[in-house]
Amino acid sequence: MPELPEVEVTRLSFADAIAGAKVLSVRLGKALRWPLGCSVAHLLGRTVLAVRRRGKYLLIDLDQGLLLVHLGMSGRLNFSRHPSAAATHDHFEMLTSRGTLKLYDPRRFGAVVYANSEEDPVARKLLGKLGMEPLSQDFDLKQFQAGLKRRKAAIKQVLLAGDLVVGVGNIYASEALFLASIRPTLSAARLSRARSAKLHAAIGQVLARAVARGGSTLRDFSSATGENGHFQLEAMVYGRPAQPCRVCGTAIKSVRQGQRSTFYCPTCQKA
DNA sequence: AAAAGCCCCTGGATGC
DNA sequence: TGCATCCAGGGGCTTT
Repeated sequence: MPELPEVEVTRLSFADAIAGAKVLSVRLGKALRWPLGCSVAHLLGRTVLAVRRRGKYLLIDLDQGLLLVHLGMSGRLNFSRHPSAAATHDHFEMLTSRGTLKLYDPRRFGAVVYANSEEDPVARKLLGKLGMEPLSQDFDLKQFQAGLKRRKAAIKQVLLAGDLVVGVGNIYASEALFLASIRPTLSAARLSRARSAKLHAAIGQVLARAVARGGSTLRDFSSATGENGHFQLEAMVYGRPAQPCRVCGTAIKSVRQGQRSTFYCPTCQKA
């Protein structure tokens, strides 16, 4: 479900409200992708300092250690003073002095992992190979171009891989490539300087726009306060196979790349 | 080093 | 109505 915009929207929706909260109790449901990595007792009495984001991970800083939260494909966080009773797929529930944080995740590809610090091997394994943050100053054009030059794989898959730039998932990869008029199947290394610069800009543009629109709610995404996103209404190609391109009217094509669907306009994205 | 495939898991949509 | 099949916002791990 969640790409950078959905994760960031989630973060923004509860970061201030949970800051300063004391952890009162923690309940675990069925196993998520990885074990929590510490005892529940270790979390009790901790204070939540802040909530940050790195790629598609949320980092919940505690006065001692931090929790790495990933939403996987179907995860949603909810933070509420008066939470409803635990639902079938609530697999992590943390009661605090400011409210209850729940991770609802039917497919259980998500995770909540404790680490002593970001330098902890547990954290390094998950965060260590992540690429540049596309919405920060750190998203350097030269580095982006140099990274593309050494990859012969299809540009769409290089974007998804996350080791060059983070946070771009299946929706926004297709959307950014449309904005930049680049065919998703083109080898990354074959992009000209001008076109990779255009893509660099398009990535920042589409992600920022999606955050502003509250993310994309395709079936069930909502922020930690239950708000739906609206970016899906302005998607140019994602999820629109055989429908007319909003620019030129050509039927949008759908292809398979690395067992994921890719959408593009064969006219606007000639190569 | 980079690329391609394989999984993990549940549920909704579609087709017979 | 029932059942089989396919598909879904991710990404770590293993194999080429």
